[in-house]
Amino acid sequence: MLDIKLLREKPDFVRERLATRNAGDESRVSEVLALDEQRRVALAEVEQLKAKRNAVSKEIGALMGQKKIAEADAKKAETRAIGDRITELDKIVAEAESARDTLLARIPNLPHGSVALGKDAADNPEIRVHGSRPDYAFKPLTHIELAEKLKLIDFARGAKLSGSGFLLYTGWGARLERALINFLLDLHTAEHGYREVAPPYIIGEHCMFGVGQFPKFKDQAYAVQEGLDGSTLGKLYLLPTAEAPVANIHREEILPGAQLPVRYVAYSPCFRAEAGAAGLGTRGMIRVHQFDKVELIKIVTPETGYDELEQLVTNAETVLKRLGLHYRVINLCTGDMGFSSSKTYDIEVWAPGQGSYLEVSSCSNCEDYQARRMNLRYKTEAGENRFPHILNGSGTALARLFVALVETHQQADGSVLIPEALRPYIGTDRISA
RNA sequence: GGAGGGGUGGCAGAGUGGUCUAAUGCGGCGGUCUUGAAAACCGCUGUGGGUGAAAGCCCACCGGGGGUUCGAAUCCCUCCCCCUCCGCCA
Repeated sequence: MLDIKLLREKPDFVRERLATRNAGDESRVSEVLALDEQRRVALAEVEQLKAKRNAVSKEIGALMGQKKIAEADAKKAETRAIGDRITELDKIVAEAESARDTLLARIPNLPHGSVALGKDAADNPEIRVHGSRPDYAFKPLTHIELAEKLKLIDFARGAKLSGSGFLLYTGWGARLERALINFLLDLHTAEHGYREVAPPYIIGEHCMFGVGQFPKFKDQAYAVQEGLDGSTLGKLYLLPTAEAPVANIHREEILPGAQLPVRYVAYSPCFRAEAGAAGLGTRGMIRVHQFDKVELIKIVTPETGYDELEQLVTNAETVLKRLGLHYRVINLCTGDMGFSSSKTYDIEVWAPGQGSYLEVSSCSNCEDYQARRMNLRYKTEAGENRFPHILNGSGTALARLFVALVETHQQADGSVLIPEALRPYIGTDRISA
């Protein structure tokens, strides 16, 4: 949520920044300000009336105490009209405020000044590249072929259980998935200073609102209800990312400034309806309804927000380096950025069998946009309450990491060599048929 | 699923229609005293909003929302959450 005060004070700046997203949201600024003005006009009047009513009520109390009933009754009659007007104005204020906030909740965050201007993914600048595309003396297989030959994933039976877009990991495949999760959690807790948390996988609507998933992307979530009781529908959702519960851990709190920075790492499965998404229904692991992810979340002071973002990306990159994978880091341009983000780096890992890069991590600084939505603040040394910056990043997403790993480390004989760092976790140096 | 109890400031805890401007205690901050500290004493100590250059003034908030009333922490309705016991259950 943007700061209403920023809209009042610098509407042109807000319009200019929103316009860089190419989504047309800048036209909403005037609507929001009109409602805000309506609210304040009515509020000024109603508060004045309330002050008067409070004074008169106190007088009535005093008169009652002195048994001057007739005088008290006269005052009561006089005040009744004020009460009616207050009821009216209260309603106007509440409606204007609700309309204003509904609009405001649908306006995305402002891109940071350092973000490249651009229209879509084609305009995303490449920041750096690690390694290079490996050469193979043979034609590299796709992860689908490898997964079937090595019996890592049973695509047909996964679909039999839950439909297209759901995976059944089997044997070494299941073991590899579990090894990756443990490797990532250990890496980020032991070497990068994150605190491990394990959140609920079913979360309240307010968590989804807090991180900016709702109201705009409601159609992308799986809603759950209790049994067949439709009245419970709309309260709880399957998490689309651990960001949703973990970023909300401290919602509606005022953290002592000394407690920052807070750094959390969490493993969770992620559930996405992917309604209308390209690539859905394509065989394989690239786009599925359920995948595992290890997520990194930071709550930090605004002064350190962007340094922390750089560190966060580095932390995610370490995963790929340790696994011997070639990747590149790109910076999402203004037109390609997510709703809540001010600045986002994506990490794309090379998948030889696909012959393309796969997005395995998205690291964002949402500045105070989410903190404001969830009313999370921290107290400065001066005793002032401020909204912290909230950052999130995948560290990393698994199904695609799995793809890159098996495709990259496949051997001429059809086996997959396990990178050194992962061997203690999986308990083998090679997966063969 | 059934029965019962509860939700008040950082914490504990009073308050059941009118100086509640929420008692009191603890904790915290500042001060007096002291060589220093403790004790004692004094003062301050929540959140958001409106207005204003500022100081200030005003409004709202006792789990959320709504209602009754001139006036609600207090009465009524409704929802949420927590606790205890019973049943079922990994």
